[in-house]
Amino acid sequence: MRYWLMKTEPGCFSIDDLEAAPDQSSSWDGVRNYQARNFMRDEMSVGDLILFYHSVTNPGVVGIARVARESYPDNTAWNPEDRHYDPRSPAEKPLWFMVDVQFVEKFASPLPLGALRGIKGLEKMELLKKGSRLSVMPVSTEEFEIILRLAKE
DNA sequence: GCCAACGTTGGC
DNA sequence: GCCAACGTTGGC
Repeated sequence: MRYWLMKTEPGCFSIDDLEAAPDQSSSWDGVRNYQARNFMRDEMSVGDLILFYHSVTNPGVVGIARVARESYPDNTAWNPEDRHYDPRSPAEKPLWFMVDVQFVEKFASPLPLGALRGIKGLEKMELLKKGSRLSVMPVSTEEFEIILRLAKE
């Protein structure tokens, strides 16, 4: 089992939205970055745990989710009305993929991005690198445990 | 709202 | 293959 971090803008899809969704689960659609796609398509397994991260507005880790379904084609690419429409990704030869995620827990209080900086053991986190824009990224077991511990303090 | 950093596109 | 231009991300 592996650990991940997934970013979302809360104005677009928040952890509350996930908790309120049917079965508390949702597809993670709209990813249009090859590196992020590859992580979802090739490396995520059902049961992997995800740090749920809100960007832009009060950036920070706000809870935990779990991979509920392995990757399958992102059908938002097929809908011309959708803002993630991409004619280069037809159903017969999809370019973009998504996984389903399920709500696990929402932290009692969010763990702000700023609180992660300077923490021993998190120095190498992709999230904390200057200019990092990756929206789906792997997290080491140690990093996951440190963050979980900080969130429970 | 600003702007630095990034990924992608397309002309050459 | 190079690289300038562009659109987007995301912290502040």
